[in-house]
Amino acid sequence: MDKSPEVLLELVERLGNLLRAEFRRAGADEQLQPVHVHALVYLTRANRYSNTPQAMAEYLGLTKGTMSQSLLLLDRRGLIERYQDDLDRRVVRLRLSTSGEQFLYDAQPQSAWQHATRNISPNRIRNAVSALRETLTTFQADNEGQPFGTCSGCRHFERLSARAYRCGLMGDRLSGPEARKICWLYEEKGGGVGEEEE
Amino acid sequence: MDKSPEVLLELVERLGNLLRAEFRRAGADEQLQPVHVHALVYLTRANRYSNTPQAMAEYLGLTKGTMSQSLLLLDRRGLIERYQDDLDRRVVRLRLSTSGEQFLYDAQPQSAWQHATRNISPNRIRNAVSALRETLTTFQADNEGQPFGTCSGCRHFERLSARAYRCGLMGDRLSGPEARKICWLYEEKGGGVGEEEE
DNA sequence: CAACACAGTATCGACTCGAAACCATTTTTC
DNA sequence: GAAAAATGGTTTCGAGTCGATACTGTGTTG
Repeated sequence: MDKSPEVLLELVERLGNLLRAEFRRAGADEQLQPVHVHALVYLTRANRYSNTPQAMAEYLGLTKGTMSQSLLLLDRRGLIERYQDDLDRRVVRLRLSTSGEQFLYDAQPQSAWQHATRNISPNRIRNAVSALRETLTTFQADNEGQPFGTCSGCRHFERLSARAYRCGLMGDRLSGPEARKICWLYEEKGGGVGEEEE
Repeated sequence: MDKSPEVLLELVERLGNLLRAEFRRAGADEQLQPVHVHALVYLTRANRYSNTPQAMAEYLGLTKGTMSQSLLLLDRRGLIERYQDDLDRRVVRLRLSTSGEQFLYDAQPQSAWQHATRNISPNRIRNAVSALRETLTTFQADNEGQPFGTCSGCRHFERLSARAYRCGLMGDRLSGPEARKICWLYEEKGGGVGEEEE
């Protein structure tokens, strides 16, 4: 008889819509669709392994074809730059251009939201975060989606010294800030629920 | 230095995307877009004042023109029924058709999510709900959007007896179930923060 | 009754989106 | 090491979204 999960669903849905509308508003001046704004925001948060069309498509829940379209548009508008990877020349790397950064700085697509949490105590926010994070993890496990986490909780994360880190999967050293960005190679640490050796 | 609000934003965004993707999946068989599925879901939750194209557009964050298009499509497919209001013949009322109900029953667009909260204690969910609800309220107050709440917290809500309720704004009596649906005439009870007499 | 407000519809153009075909590069297999 | 398969991206197609604008029909107000 407890309806809380339903209500939570409804709230997330609704806030998601509002966020989307906010992105729409933010992009209106530049004739950008919400998804374009989201793509730009993603680029500010993605680490070196995750700044590719593929990872982005995965994150935004689009097909690679669709993603390719949107990136073309963002490139035409000069908001991003695309360049080839040195090692694998099939892969394209993405980065915000100066005007892309400027756009985000001007439009502040996230400020209205930030503002909306001002009356809520940090503690309650942290609790909400933890509940939602858990929901996300479970959801992704159920649907075998890409996890997309930050290094600190990843099983490949290694601490070399006080301030030097390393990704055990790729073998690269990581700076502190980089270790806080989003990575699509992320794998949950610990128990390995449902995984099997072979 | 606390990044929690940012993280909360990111989670809501991401969960919102996944929900959207889930709606897309649910509608794929019937060739429906996510927004169509959302519209159908909305109809199951809207009370008698809120089952109009206008309220729906407001809720989904679309313009009335766009909404009209989507409703046309849903009507063509036989998933909803449109009929004229008796009192004001400008307004169109909407209702799920039998096959619309059947579709929702089969596609279960929300079940994956419901499932994803299974490991979280009811208490933590309730806390998350309350934090998000507050965020939503603040956000809407900032952006003067339609509130969309359920009767129980509305300033127009009157309790006639143990099980009989009444909407003071419209003057109608409401059943218990109806009082738990979504209403776009909702107004926050109490203090009237930021409101001014004139 | 004239002016206006309002709910909803129609039309247009730029864009989204998935599906499928396609290209160019690895990687695998033999 | 060449043929086959896999992989990262792009292109093309068609149905549909979406806001803007103009429009129709109904109610409201002076």
